[in-house]
Amino acid sequence: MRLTTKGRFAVTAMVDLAISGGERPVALGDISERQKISLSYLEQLFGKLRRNELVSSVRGPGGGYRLTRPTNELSVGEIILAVDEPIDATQCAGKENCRDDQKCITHDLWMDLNRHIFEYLNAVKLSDLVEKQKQSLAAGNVVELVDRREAKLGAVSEPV
Amino acid sequence: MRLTTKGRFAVTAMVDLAISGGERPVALGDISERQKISLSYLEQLFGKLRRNELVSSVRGPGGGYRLTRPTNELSVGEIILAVDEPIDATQCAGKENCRDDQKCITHDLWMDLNRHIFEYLNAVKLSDLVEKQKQSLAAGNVVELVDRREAKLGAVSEPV
DNA sequence: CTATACTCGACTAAGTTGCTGGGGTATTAA
DNA sequence: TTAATACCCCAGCAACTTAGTCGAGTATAG
Repeated sequence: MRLTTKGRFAVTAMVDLAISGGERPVALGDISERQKISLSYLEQLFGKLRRNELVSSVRGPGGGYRLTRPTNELSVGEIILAVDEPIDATQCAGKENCRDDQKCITHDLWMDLNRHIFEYLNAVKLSDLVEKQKQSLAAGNVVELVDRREAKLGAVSEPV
Repeated sequence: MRLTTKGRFAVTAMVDLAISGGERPVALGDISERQKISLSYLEQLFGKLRRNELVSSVRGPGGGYRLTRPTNELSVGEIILAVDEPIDATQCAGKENCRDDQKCITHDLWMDLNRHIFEYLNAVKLSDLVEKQKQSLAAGNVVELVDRREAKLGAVSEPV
C-alpha cells in the first residue's frame, strides 16, 4: 500500500463521479472542470479504474463513465490500489530469501501495517465519502471554515 | 501522511536499533550491514531522525545512535513523519480557497483518512514491533515461511 | 596521533507525478 | 455521410523523489 497524492486525485474524481452520476454517464471533461484536474491525467487514472473494473465507459457523444457498482460496495482502498498499482516494496520481492541470519526484519511487520491500513481503507466506502460530502454541501458550503475541530467518519470506524 | 518505502527503511532501521541497542550506542555501519541498507542513505535518514529528536548521536569511536525514548513511547507514525517530512497534498495548501462553488471535494475527506491512518500508526509503538520481531526470532527463524497465513499485531488494534 | 564514526553537502541514475499534445476509434445526431 | 463528442492510447516532459555514491569535514576514545 502506498499513499500518495495520486490516489487522492482518483478518490476525488470518483466521489465527483458518484455525486454527479445519474441516468447518463459522466464525461471526464466535466469532472476535470469541477475538480480542476487535467483531462489527460484523468484519462490516465480512469484508464486504470476501468481496467480494474471500478468504472465502465460509454463512448461517443453523451458518453462518459459510470460506476460499475453501488457506492456502498466500492471502497477507497480499491480505488487507491487501482491507480497506484502493484509496488511490492519488500527488498526480496515476496521471496523470503532476503536475509539468512536475521532476515529482513520488518518483512512481516510492514506487511502487517500495510494490511491494517488497507483494511481500514477497504472499510471506507465511496458512499461514506459521498454522504459526508453531501452533508458538507447541505451545511452551507462553509464547511472547511468550521470543520477543522471535529470531522469524523463516525459510522465507518471508531477513533483509535 | 505519505506511505512510501522510505518510511519503511526508517522503521526497519529503528527496529534494528531498538533490538541491537544496549549499553553502548549502535553504529550505522552495523545497521547497514545487518539490514542491507546503504550507509550513506542511513546517514541521511538518521540525520532527520536526530533532528526530530527520535534518536541521539555519539561521535567518535564506539559512538553511534541511541533512542531518545523507551520503545513504548516511540511510535511508527513519528518515525515515518520524521523522514517523510511535511507534504501537504491538498491543492490549496491548507488554505480553504481552492474552490468556491463545490470546493475541492475531498479536502476534509482526505484529511480524515490521513488523520485516521496517522492515529493508527501513532498507536503502534516501536516496542510492539520489537516484541513481534523477537517472537519471530525465538520461533526459529523460519517465520516468513510459515507466517503468511496468520500475522497479527493483535495487542495493538482489533482487525477491522 | 590515529582510527572510528557521526556530519554535511554535492551529485547522480532511475523512477514517479502531474501534465501537454497528438493521434486514434466508437457513437450519436444532423 | 459527415461532423461532433468523448473515450482511448501513446510519446514526451519538467519537477520531484528515491536510493545511492563520493568526498570533505569534525568529535572522540585509546
